[in-house]
Amino acid sequence: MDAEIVIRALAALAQEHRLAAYRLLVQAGPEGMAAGALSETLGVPASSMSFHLSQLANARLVQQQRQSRSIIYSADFAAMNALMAYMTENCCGGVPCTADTGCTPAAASPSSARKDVA
Amino acid sequence: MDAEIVIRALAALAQEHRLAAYRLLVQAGPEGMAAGALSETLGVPASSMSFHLSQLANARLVQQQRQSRSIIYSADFAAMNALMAYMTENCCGGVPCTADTGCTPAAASPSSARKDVA
DNA sequence: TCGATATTTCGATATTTATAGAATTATTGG
DNA sequence: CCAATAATTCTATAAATATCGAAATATCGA
Repeated sequence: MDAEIVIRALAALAQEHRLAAYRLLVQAGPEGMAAGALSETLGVPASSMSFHLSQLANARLVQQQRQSRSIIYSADFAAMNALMAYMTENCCGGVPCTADTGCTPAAASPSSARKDVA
Repeated sequence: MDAEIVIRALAALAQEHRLAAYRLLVQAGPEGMAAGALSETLGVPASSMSFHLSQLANARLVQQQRQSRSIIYSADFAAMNALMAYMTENCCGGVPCTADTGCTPAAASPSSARKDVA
């Protein structure tokens, strides 16, 4: 994964409606959701939703697949995992990440509070 | 972590220079790097770098701390972990995530062996 | 206090992005 | 083929963001 696609993915997620849509798709799992269902659930006009979905697709975060008249979108989990890996790559310069540094990807629970770092 | 701060964090990372700066800070570990060092390493004017660093700080992705004339920035790993957790929350609607669905958050661990994580 | 260093704030400009109605394209059922 | 449905592309406008030089703000050493 190169910087360019990573930036596109992050930019795609950095928007209220797209983040919400992406999360709905994550929760929907492999079955995905139709564009219209997303549009209606989120209260976003169809043309706007389409614009947002194309950003997500362009960033490879979601896949699309026609099913009759609908177009079903689904989250690409591999892309998300690659994104996370990219951002924490070579964490702490190779020094083993201890709980002390806090640099333990995915080890910390979301709310672990760590205040002062030397 | 609420949607608002998540979007700010994603937007902060969705920019060439800021993503590069953040990655340098991740690699630098708890010791961090001075604003000037980041500016010079990335070939970005000081005023621009300052603008970008304030975006990262505003999103709580980095911390800053004055050390004599320099201001040392360092990555906040807890914030990054929270970010990832938010995006994969309630993945597949609670159905156990198998390798088949690909929906296994944090399956890729950058540099350290993962002990058993719940 | 003065001069040098490190960084941030200001200001003006250029670029990118979001929005949503209208028109267009694709698919299905009768 | 036609009407209905589902989605996308087009178009215009509004809003947010990036850029970087110049000026301002801290801090230090002599």
